[in-house]
Amino acid sequence: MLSPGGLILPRSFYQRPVAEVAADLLGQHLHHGEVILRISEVEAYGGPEDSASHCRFGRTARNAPMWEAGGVVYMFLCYGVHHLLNIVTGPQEDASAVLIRACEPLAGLALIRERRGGRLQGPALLTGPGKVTQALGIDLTFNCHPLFTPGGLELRAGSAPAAILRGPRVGVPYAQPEHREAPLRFALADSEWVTHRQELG
DNA sequence: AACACGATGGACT
DNA sequence: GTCCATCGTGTTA
Repeated sequence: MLSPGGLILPRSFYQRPVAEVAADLLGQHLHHGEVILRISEVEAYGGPEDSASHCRFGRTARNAPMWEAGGVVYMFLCYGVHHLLNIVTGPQEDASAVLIRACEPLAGLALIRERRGGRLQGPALLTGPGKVTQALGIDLTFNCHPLFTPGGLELRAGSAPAAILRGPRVGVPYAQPEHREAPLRFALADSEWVTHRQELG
């Protein structure tokens, strides 16, 4: 099989407003080697006035990938410990990206468990942005990696979700109230593989 | 050169 | 619920 799973998503998929892409990322499949994950929870960041975004103080060396045209990866190291995966959206110069917060495992479960420490099972394996990148086996070296071309990390068409939940983003106490409370977190309504379920409506 | 600070996760009371 | 590991980055000097 030349293209296992769904078709690879074209670059145009990403060249839209970040909240729109975020919702449409739910149910799509991340492929890396033998591991395949179905995206179950995301958050939208960016736009000109988002005080929760890494780009709130303008362009820097770290956030440069967020200013690229949509379809590439923006990785960053959180707390010196966890690598977090973002998918850049919109046209070039539009600093926006979607944080991948949780996934469901579709393939490569044995490798995922091994990478996650060997003893865990169930949602504890993949409910959290740092857990997703550990399961995929990716780190800062994937910064700017294109998702719309075959090879390495890829995003492929999955199955459309039956229903979606929205709620405030997690872990952004430093943002202004209107940005803290904005319903920019999206999750599969029928999935157990979601963090902080109680905060979602 | 020095320093403060995280878009977290796991262990523990 | 609490505690805290750990390091790249941005800011300040």
